[in-house]
Amino acid sequence: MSTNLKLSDADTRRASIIAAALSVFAQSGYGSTPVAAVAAKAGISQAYVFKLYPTKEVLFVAAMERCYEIILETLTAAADTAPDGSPEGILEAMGEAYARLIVDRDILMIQVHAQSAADIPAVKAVVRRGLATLVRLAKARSGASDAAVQSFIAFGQLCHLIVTTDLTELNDDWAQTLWKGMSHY
Amino acid sequence: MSTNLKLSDADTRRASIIAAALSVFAQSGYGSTPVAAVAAKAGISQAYVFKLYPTKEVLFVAAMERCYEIILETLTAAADTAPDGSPEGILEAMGEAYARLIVDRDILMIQVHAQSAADIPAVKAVVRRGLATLVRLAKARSGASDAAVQSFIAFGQLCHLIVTTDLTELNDDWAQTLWKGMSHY
DNA sequence: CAATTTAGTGAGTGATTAATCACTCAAATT
DNA sequence: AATTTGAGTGATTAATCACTCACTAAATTG
Repeated sequence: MSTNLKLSDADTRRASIIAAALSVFAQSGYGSTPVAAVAAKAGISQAYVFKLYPTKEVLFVAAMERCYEIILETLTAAADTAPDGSPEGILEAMGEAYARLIVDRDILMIQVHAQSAADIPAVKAVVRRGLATLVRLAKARSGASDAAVQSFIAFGQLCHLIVTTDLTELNDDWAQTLWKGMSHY
Repeated sequence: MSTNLKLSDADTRRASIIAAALSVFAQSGYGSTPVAAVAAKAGISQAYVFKLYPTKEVLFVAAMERCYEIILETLTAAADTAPDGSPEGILEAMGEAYARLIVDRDILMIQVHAQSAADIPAVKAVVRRGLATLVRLAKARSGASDAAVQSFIAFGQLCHLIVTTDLTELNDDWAQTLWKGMSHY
């Protein structure tokens, strides 16, 4: 076909493939997104996606890993820049950083879809690992109590529910009940 | 084929189909479970499933609706039989009832998969409706504050995460952090 | 009993999709 | 200049899957 002016090496391609995978899987989940959609988004052939990632499962897991990587980086940075040094203050700063992170939805939706695909052992394993790192980070950097960290995660999950169902569009009282106080999301 | 001794009428069939759908969709989610699997579980032909439920989407939504129906029944009953009449006591009783309900996982997993499939408008609508009824019930029957009800839902979501990743199998400290105090689950 | 309605299926069909293969082309190496 | 290597694709394959249709057996009705 037409001459390709700029060739990327495999590692650059890998990066653009998982960027595409992150966004495409976030939209339709594991079972409902064809690998062809990832290839199209990345602007390369499906065949080459399969050359760099041998199965759809491997590709999805790679996207998940990138997702947790981003979350961890963001929360680590937030913990460092927390104005208030108190445990609750640091946890609060992490929560706000997470809120800002998930405005684009992809990071959030990948987690939702991963939970749904957790019957695949590799997926379950990565969710567990991501969660482990996240909990340990929150605990170590904030010094907050177990109960506070548990609550931190619980409200993160509530946030996922709110976003997937677009509850913020609704003015009903019940929706406000779930939404209230999570204003930064 | 062989003579069928006992024929059920359509409504009975419908009931057994959604019972099968509930269990099969709970295992592999919307995108990854073929309708043939539902038919097999119900012990009837795929063609007849499609006669009673015109599309896979309609079938899934029907299973979701049954799921919320069961949750609502259970929580309503729990609110009635709460020993302590205080708002927190009633909410606690509802939480425990929910915990007992989801030991079989199907009710829980359908919700997780529904959240993942919420880009389908009908699915999103039913999740919203189920959530609305649940929040209103919790509020009306317990009389608890908005914050308490919000927390009730948030910890329900945390519970979903714990179950999908089988965190109870793990003895690690971080897993205990998430798990602690939710002992009835 | 004849006619009609209801429950139910076997055998497809067309579309989609995960994965493979046989290639091409350009750049680096010898 | 000849050879190897690495990036990349078009075409295909084998399987799966949502959905349809022509049909039969049984129950119901008149």
